Amino acid sequence: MVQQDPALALDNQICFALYALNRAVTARYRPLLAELELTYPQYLVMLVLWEHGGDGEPARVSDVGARLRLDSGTLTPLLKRLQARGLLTRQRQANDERVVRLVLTEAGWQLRTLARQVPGRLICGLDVEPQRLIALKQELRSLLVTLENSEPSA
Amino acid sequence: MVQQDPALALDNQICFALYALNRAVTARYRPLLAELELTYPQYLVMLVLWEHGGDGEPARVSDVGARLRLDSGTLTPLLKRLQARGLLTRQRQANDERVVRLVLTEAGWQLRTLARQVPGRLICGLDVEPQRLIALKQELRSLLVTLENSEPSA
DNA sequence: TGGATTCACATTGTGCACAATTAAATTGCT
DNA sequence: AGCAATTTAATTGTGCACAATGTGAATCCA
Repeated sequence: MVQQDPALALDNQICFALYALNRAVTARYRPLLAELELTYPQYLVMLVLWEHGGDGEPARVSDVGARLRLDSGTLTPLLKRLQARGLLTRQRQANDERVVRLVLTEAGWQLRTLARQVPGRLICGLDVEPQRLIALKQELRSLLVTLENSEPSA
Repeated sequence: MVQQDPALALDNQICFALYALNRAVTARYRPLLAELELTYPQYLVMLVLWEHGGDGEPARVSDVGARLRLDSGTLTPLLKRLQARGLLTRQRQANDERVVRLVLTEAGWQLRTLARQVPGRLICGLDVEPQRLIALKQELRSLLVTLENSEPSA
């Protein structure tokens, strides 16, 4: 039981802290999102589509993928499930049959009203200084940028 | 494209920063762990088993689960894959047939030698102040504790 | 002691993630 | 014009996560 190598101690791995907290936070979202009948990744996709708006050109699958860092292998079936629920339509672009445009339906937009309550309710149940969360978010985002802009060397 | 509700803006969600960074970090580990023919969750399980040591009683499935916050639905197939690779054995405890004890094989222990290089190589390729990572890790761990000790209220 | 409860793990089913491949359409180049 | 290269999604296959349920074993306890 004596750990001989601090470098391999689980509690010393940042990656594990990140992994465990991410799952714990997702678990917090789950009951809230269940009221919207959304999974957590589905919720993120809806955030992107709501943010993209209904005025300009509809978002493409690759737009959503670029925003969330997810590929079509993940998004295609997820989007089909959202479509099956009537939250959006997937239509091939006329002048370029390769691209699929994602258009929110009325139901998709209406879900936004319910979703508005989610962030607040989550923070409430958390009982943590908002400042602390904002600082953490900034740090996480900063590290993400660093990681994405550097080669995955050695 | 104009975001009308800051509360729903993707970039304001801590959860997304956490989710995206976690996947980016896991992606960094992937090529390193591929040399050991381990996935990231498999690597975490091996860390637990190495840490548990070979002197006392072998770890139970539930011990690993408690440490990693994973249930048997995730661990059972994962452990069977590690067993199929010859890294460990799974044996029912004689005096309590409910319990499965996990014993590392010689190959399982030898893999530890290779694994020792992983954390260092990852940090190296990261090019971030170690202090910053340690501080972040502490913050993540602290929040995990807070989350686990509070009710998942509304 | 016997019956209900709890415990430890396994199984089943759904939904991500991601690598690798495929396929169709567009663009670039000469 | 015509062919290669690129772009955009979809498909296939593997491996987590996790809810729900099942199964057998141990425990509680009236």
